[in-house]
Amino acid sequence: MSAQDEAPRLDFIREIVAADQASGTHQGRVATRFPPEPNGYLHIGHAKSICLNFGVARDFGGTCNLRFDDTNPVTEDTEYVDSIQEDVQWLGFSWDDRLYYASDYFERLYECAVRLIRDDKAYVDSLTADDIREYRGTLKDPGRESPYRSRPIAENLELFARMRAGEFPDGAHVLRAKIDMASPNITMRDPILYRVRRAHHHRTGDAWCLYPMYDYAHPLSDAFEQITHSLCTLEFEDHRPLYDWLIANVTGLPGRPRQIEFARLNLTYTVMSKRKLLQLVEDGHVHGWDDPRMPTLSGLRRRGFTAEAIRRFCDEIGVAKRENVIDVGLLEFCVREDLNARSPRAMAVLRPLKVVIENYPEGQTEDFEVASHPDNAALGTRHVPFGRELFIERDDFLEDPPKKFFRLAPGREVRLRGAYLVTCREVIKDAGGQILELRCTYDPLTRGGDAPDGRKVKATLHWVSAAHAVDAEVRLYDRLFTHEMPGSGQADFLTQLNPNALEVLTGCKLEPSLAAPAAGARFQFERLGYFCADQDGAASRPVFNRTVTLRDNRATLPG
RNA sequence: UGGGGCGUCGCCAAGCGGUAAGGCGCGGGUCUUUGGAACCCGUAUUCGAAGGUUCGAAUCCUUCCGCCCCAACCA
Repeated sequence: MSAQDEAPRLDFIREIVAADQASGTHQGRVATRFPPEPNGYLHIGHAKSICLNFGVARDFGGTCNLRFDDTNPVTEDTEYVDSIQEDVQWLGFSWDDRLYYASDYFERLYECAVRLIRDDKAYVDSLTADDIREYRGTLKDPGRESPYRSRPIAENLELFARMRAGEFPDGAHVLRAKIDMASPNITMRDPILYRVRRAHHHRTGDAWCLYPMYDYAHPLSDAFEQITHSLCTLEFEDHRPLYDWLIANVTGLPGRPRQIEFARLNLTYTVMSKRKLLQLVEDGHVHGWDDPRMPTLSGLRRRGFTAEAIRRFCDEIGVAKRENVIDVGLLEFCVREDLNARSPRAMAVLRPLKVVIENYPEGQTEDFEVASHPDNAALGTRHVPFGRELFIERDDFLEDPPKKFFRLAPGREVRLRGAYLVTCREVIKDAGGQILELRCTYDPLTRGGDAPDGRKVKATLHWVSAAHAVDAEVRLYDRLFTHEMPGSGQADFLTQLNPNALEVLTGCKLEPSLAAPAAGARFQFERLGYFCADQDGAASRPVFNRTVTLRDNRATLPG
């Protein structure tokens, strides 16, 4: 095996970076940045970008900056800048001391604009917004030059200064790059660089009433930070000529960044646009940005996802330019795999059905020491009490079981995990025929769950001692939408919300070791799935969120 | 008949002229005190289509077809 045989396959971006590094472009330096706009919470799509940007920096011995693209004060807020920092750190990445804000560059950006004006490469346009749109032309028809395009440099300089000084109302003037109104690329038809906006900025306050546009601020910010590879999503592909134009035409820039575009992440059964997520929060369809139904990092975290699982997911999906929709099943696979390895097991009965062991001595209690993980002794053991009265899962019993059902049924023997083999002797019902409880007998010789005579039992059930059970609330989560691609076609995504995405169960019975979990503590509830203690839980009454169910191979499930 | 992208298995994704990696999913099996986990097999004669170049094409050329993005003083 040669080294090449083992070389990791690089995505197209890492190939470019590797080639640049090998050829000495940027003196072999690699610098990326993650540039969120603080106008919403980060979601799993951002995780892809974070893993890419920080990952490329890590793989090539470079750096990755965190930069807030805060050029539009009307939609941005410090609540978002705080949550974004928390989420990036939680995901496991560090920007060290390289935390930047586009707003920190406002003065510098302004100076660059003045330089462009002096070089006759930008002008103040006084057309109305409507007229600017009108003059811009259409996809097929070229635009027309604004009558203000030929304004003398001196006049542009004076007007631009007065725009900054606050002498004009919003919308009165804009600064535009002087490029080409006939360009087939609409982005190049004298793009707007600055607009007058009397808005309070979350960081600069009222210092400015003139704010730069993304298309202008972004490439220059990249250059200021000497970013080498500026990674963004596909919709900015058309903007790259403008990016390059600015890098080439603004004099005195310290860096020559290169923009490379990749396809954003789409996931089935959810939405990823910040606009739609905001709407879900504001209209109360979910309980907040960190609602465990949300694809936000804070939602996934509260749901019980680990950062490792999300990073693994981002590795699995790859990076390319092809539009993609990832099956949410892959995300679930990644959490299960991670949680399976690390989660201590415990028993919890979600929908309790009482079981009385008739031949078990009244008042007796036993204590079983049970391993917390079947394949990892390092996770230790816990003590699980057993008694005459127990709870089992209601759907682990069927009075008239179909062929494939091999759990408890009248006359049938099953194992209670870690305890005994029990046989169902009698079904107690109320007047309406509702099953109230089961009468069973146990075989004292099967203590621990093994039958000395070697007889086999088809099923093992989880259970909780009634006398020791801890009552809990358990929140069952499912996919947020009923459609694979919400909002596709004519559909209004809100009409495709899954009404059963959250099911709240109360009166769930937990084994005592689960009585007072730390918020965020994760367990596998045996045979049910992975659960995470929610912050809403109190010491006396824990609340658990179901992260994901266990994989279930049962061909057909009755009822 | 404006411009920019993209089309390899159900979903992702390698492949970079030498004879279709891998993951998820799916099907089958072994094992099992979680119908979990683990393990083992199987799952594209074919790369959007058609022509062409070549000893040889998913990779090169031509044409065609399909999908996505762009006409915010949003990012």
